[in-house]
Amino acid sequence: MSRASDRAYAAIRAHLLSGQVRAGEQLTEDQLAQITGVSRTPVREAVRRLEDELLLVRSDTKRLFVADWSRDDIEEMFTLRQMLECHAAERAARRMTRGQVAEMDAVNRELKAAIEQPAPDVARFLDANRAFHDAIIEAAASPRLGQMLARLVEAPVVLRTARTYSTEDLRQSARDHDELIAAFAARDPDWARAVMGSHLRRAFHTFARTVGPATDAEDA
Amino acid sequence: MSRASDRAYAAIRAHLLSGQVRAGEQLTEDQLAQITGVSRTPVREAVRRLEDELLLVRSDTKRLFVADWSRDDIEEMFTLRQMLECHAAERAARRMTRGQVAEMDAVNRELKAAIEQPAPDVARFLDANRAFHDAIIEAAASPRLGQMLARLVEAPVVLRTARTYSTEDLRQSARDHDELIAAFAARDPDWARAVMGSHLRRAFHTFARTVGPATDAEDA
DNA sequence: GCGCTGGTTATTGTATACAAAACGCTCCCG
DNA sequence: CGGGAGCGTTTTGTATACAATAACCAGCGC
Repeated sequence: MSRASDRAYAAIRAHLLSGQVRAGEQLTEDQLAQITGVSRTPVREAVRRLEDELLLVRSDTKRLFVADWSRDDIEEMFTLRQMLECHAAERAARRMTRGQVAEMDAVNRELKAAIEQPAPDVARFLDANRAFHDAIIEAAASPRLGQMLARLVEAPVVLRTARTYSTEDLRQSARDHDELIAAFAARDPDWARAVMGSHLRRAFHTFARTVGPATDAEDA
Repeated sequence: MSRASDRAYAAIRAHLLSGQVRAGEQLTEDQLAQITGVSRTPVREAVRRLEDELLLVRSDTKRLFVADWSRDDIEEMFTLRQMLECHAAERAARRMTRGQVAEMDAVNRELKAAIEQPAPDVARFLDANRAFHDAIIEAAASPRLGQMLARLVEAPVVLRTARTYSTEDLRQSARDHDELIAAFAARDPDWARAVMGSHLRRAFHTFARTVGPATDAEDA
């Protein structure tokens, strides 16, 4: 990819994740150009990507702000993600080779290793977790599905960095992954879909605990 | 929206739909700038949007080409659209007001009027059809869902313009819409989902007839 | 005091010139 | 005759200057 716009993308993203900016705060392209050290042209390119991932939003008059998700927004994203990633798990179960299954097992061992330490290494866990889910999407062999999921998964990452995880939450994730691997090895699409569904729905509720209750009666 | 980049977007899109360009053909930003009458900067903005909608693609070395979909690509898009739009129909059924239902009925009457003529007015039909589906997405009140669907729906439009529709196909669509309206009026999410599912799946098969058989055994 | 109106500043949008990278061609060597 | 290196051309990427538009603020009329 292009040099400057990628650096700008990474730098702005890091800036957003660093917590130095508040949700809803206005940003200007000039500011970001200074921060990233490139001109406004590649910044605008990077900003477009970040808008796409919903990390930034524009007002009706094109002014730029840090995205601010409501509880309902987050639920919406989890729901969509669940729908798409269950589909991905189903397709993956039909297509995954033995080699791919073995690789996923290796990734999950790394994930467990990140947990089972005096203090679980959350960053390392999240990396392995992402690799695990990426492998499923890869095996699902549906480029547009992957593209859509990438967008949905990206956004909540910002919020996650602030969150504290209990060791038990992490262990439950690892167990879910083990069961997914078993479903893939058995080539059982229904099983894979079901496990993925509960895995993600639980993740939402774990997540929601830190955000607060729903604003209103909500449907699936 | 911005002036020049929007004009560029519309002009390029029209150019693609006009059939003057072959799938797989290379385009350059300069060409498009000449065609659209604006400079490369807004053209690049427009091209990004069209890439997003999968009407244009870039090679690994950033050269720009007219997208060329395989039969499997199209099936993938229809499958994803079905998944998302069934979900939208379900949500819409829970939320839609009487006024919105009445409006959808009006849209569908317009759609029928476009069909019941000596020669059905396909362009008018497609406009009404789009308005109908947009209304459902609107009623579903899920911005990200709408965003994702917009992208999926956009791409096949190119192919559709070339297609010939039988009057019976069009009438069946109108009947499906009537049943969807009934499901919304009854506030029955399951009914709405089911009708939408068959509506879109049939649309795929109608569509696929003109493209040819599947390349391989394929799953849902 | 309130709201409008004019002008001033801040911010985004566009054009253009230049830099970097990729392509294709030719020519040379085996 | 085939293949690869070098070089000119094409194409994309970036910087910068300028234009257009939106926000802000002050001052005026009511």
